Amino acid sequence: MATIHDVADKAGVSIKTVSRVLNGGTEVSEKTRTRIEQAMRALEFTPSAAARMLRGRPTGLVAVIAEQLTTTPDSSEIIKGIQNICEQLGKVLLIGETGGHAHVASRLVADMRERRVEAIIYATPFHRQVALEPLLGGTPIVLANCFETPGRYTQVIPDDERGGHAAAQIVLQAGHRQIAFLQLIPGMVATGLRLRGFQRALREHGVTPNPAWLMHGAEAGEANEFSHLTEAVDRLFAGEHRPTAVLCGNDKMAMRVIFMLQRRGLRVPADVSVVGFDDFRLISEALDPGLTTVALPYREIGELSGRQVLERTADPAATILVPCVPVMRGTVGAPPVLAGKP
Amino acid sequence: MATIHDVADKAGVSIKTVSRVLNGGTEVSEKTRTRIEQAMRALEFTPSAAARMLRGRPTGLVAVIAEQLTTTPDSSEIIKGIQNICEQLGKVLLIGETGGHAHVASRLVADMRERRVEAIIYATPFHRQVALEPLLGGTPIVLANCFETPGRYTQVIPDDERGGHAAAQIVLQAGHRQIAFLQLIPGMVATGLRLRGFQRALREHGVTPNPAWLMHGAEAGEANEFSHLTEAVDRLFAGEHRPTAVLCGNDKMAMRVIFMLQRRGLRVPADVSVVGFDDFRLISEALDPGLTTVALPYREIGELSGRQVLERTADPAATILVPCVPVMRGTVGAPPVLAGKP
DNA sequence: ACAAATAATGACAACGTTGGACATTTAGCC
DNA sequence: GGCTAAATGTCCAACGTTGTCATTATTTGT
Repeated sequence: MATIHDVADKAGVSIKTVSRVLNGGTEVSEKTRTRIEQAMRALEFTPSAAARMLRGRPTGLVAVIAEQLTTTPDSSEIIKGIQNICEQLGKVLLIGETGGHAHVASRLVADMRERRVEAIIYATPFHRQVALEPLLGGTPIVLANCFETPGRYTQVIPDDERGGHAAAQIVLQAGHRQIAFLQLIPGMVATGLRLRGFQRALREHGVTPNPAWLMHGAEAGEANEFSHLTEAVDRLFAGEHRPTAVLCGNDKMAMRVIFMLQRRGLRVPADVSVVGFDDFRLISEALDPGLTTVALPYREIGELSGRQVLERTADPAATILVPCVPVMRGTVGAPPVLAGKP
Repeated sequence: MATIHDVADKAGVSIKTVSRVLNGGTEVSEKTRTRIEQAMRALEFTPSAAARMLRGRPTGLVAVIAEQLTTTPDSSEIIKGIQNICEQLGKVLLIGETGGHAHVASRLVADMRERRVEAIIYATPFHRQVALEPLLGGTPIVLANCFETPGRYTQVIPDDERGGHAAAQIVLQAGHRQIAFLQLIPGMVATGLRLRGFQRALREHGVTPNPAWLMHGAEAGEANEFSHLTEAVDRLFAGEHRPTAVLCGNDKMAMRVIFMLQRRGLRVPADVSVVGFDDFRLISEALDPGLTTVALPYREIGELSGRQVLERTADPAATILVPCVPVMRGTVGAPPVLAGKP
């Protein structure tokens, strides 16, 4: 690999002059500059980032340490958001995947620090608490889509409470009072927060939630992922007293629920309104009518994380809540006139 | 940032010994080693990758230059595949996104070469031809999901011809003879190849394709993306002579088609069989019955690209076709007994 | 034409690490 | 106490680049 010395030799100048062409570019005569540039092309010279780094230049590197590089759009969208910011600021992304193993995470962090990245963003595929063993060293860190003990790191997470509130709000404002909520699996951070938001919205509208209509889904990928859901819908629509709106923990569940309803001869949204969560376009836009849902702001989480860690504007231990915005499509309508009320 | 000198001072040894601990690790007594390791921790010492690189060590860096970091699983899956291999081989991924601009691509390539990446993988979100301006320099390059003029680069692409063949084969073997093919938009590489495979399969079974049943879809995201499809299905099922099986250019189209069929009172697969393409799990597994489809092997494309470029086993200008494998779920059945035959 | 001022270029150390070729110290053993 | 082997130290060079300062070439003013 050609070095600055080779170029200098070839162009018949000193290495310093080549260096000047490479950098400031000032104070070099037109004549020698072109001669040097020719030599560089001829030798396919590419300056060594390592040598520059050694001289103390910033590396222009940003690390993303993801727990999973998943198929579902979440992590990918976070990374896309980070990439957008990096592109703007001329940084390059370094990616590592932990697979959820703490020791892989520390190995990766160590590696990234050796490479002198300017910032590290730790991203999880879903909103959850993490316990990062104190990651030694001064590299700025931001948590994306996850959080630690408050006050330790800057963290950017979705506002699931308001997301739950928004989902409920959509159907409440359409006039629904008989509202079922097929939640995500118990124990997830999002599950609890959204439930709180849901309950708050109902309270604000003077509606008492029916505890029998608060159900939980099963883990994605589990054998009973869908059978569980089938049972839930069966129970929901078995008796006389039925909900007129069903809120779902994610778009996949919503899609599945819509199928089940249609199979029972119920029309969406004429007979039952359905709301998803996530806004996975692949689903929400492809359904007919399009799925009304609440968007999880993964892209924004990525962008904000990038901004936070690179521009270092705010409090270095702030928790930033990114709003989950409702996306109105076609699966919510007014409740059927004669239904629901006992 | 602490250097090896600081550590040596703190531990009361020479830098050479510290270096020995850092590398070979041999020939250092247990006592001094622990003393040095303590000092390193105390000082939060992290060796400078730059200095090591400068000494000629390989960087352990692999570049992925993607045209788009998309929401749909394709690019993400390719990257995931590459990451898997990198993980295995102890490499770290550097990611750049061109947005489809040639000048951004060359800027990125230059940047990656400055950083002395060991390999570059150029990935596109769909199977297509690319025209890379001769990317100077000896860094090994592999094209993932795209191809150049043959003989220039190693390239790893899906075998869309056999994918089309496989899709047709699924319904042919189930006994169908009246087969419609709702293709992707014209002009795409995949469109032409799959059509060829489709025709080959029909020929092998002695079936003459009905030209009126070979239709094209519209660009994703276009306003008429779905209306176009609606018209196609309308035309397909308007007359007496109807197909008993519909092959679709992707899972999204297939999902949409299934809705339309159900709305017409046609049951899938009892009345009409439907086959998708892509195997986007988010769709294919969430439908009920699950979507029978042909998987686009993005993960494998990523893994093979990584292997190719890092292990350098094969011909450095080979074109590697990755098979598209059929995934049998529930949307294909035997053709209805009294249908189809005129 | 000659000094003075300015523009262009060059010499050399430094960045943090590793490697080589030794010299020196320490510990282990009879 | 002398011998060997293991552990550690010294010193210097090298990797490719840039910053500091010195030097040379060119232009300008008179």
